[in-house]
Amino acid sequence: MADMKLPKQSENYSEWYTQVIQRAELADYAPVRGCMVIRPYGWALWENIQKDLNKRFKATGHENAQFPLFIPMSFFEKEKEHVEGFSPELAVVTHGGGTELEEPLVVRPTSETVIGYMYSKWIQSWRDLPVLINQWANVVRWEMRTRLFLRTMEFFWQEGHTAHATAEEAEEETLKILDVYTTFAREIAAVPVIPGLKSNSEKFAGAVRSYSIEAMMGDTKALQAGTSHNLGQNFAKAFEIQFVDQNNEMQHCWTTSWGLSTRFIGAIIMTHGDDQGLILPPRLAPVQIVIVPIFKDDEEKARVMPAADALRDNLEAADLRVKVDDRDNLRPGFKFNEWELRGVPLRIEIGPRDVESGNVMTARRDIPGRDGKQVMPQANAAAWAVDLLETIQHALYQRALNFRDAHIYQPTNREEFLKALDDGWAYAWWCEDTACETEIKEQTKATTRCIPLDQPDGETGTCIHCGKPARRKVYIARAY
RNA sequence: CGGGGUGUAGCGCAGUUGGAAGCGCGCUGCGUUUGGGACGCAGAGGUCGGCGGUUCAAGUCCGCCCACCCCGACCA
Repeated sequence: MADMKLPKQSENYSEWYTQVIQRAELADYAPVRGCMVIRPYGWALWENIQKDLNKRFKATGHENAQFPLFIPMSFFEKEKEHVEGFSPELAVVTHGGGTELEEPLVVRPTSETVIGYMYSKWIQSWRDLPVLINQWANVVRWEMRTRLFLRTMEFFWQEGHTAHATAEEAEEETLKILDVYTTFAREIAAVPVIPGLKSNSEKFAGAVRSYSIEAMMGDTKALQAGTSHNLGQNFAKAFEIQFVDQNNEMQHCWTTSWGLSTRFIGAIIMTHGDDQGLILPPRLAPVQIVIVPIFKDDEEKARVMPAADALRDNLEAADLRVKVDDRDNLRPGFKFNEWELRGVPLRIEIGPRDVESGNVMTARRDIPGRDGKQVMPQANAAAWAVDLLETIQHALYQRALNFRDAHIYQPTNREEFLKALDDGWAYAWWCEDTACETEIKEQTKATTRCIPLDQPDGETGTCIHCGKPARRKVYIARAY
């Protein structure tokens, strides 16, 4: 790197974002436009996300399976809104084995259609329901403009697909998953999110209702960080997913789908990062603690390294993810900066002085400089390290929450509304009319993010944009 | 797809009027260093994005193409 320093967030946020990802070795650009390579450090982060979500999906009765990458083109024509929504961004395979295919194959942009087809074969009776399946997969959408993690042509995600006997059950499932995402975001990723309902124009192509969790990034733009859709009977009718109920009557299933993608990594980066680089939440960080040994000659090295290794063993025994940076061609100062760039939540420095005293120096990533440093005893290292990581985890959430709430406004007139959109989000009454929403977007470049599940009790108001009566409040913001 | 920008060593860039391809960082080796981004010495590394044209001579001038980045329209 020619320039050691990262661009400042306040000067060029998107440049900061692009550079921090590459320098921290989360990801790199691939030779194909709009595609990225997720490097080992980035993939390790994704694996930690997977691990936690998988646990939650299984705890709520879901099983993993794998459906094919290729989907017959004709499948997409069966659901009207779905084809309209997705056809502009389909990647289509027309040739295989040197000859033109009879029917083109779509590289899956999402799997409702194939899974619907399979469900129609598997489901006969009410006794077969519910079907609760998730798959971890890559999908492809031909995007015009791409950005690392946030929007790439190929991305990784999990997509859950469920089938139920009643509308109520399907809605319950949709909200249950929304709650899983909310809890995961808040507690594991330390990303404050607002769960809510998508407007009609923002909902998934083919859904009856879409819900999302919305997060505020460091530049105050909104990011949809996960979605959960109630598909009603739309796909069941298109793919004839039917069952015989307890009265021996044929019924269409009620289905749902829900997904959270590698985009979430973008949310983590932009929620917690600072001018020094990434800050990863301890519960997801691939490396939670980096130990930097300090020595100036072989004699000191011989005393320090065993202490550093012993400390690592100690911490690892407590299930902490620890790395000893034993590279001897780099000075400590360089390593400090590098691990800060890579977002490791806690650093431990151990040198000859510490070996003597039985202490170590610790440095919190979330509190830069001297203020975040603290001397700790080598004894009971695991206990205080676990503690300190938890403290950092909560501090990150609290800081992000404070930032977000400081940038949410409740405008009551047009002037306040426009001001709010320039410095964050507007939380305001809205008439829920699509034409009104389009106008807002044309005039302000902001869109409705979600109608939060939590609404003021029994109140009503007038639409912030058009003044018509409004039943519910909505978040409006510029978004990624 | 529209607007803007950039393609020269791994990265960041300079390259004048057309006349011997350079600088910084990184990389390799050796030595000295090491508690907040070390230093010295010696090295390696190039299809100047591609194709064509003008010219005695092209990184430089002309034409076409390609790629990537940024900003807009579409999207997880």
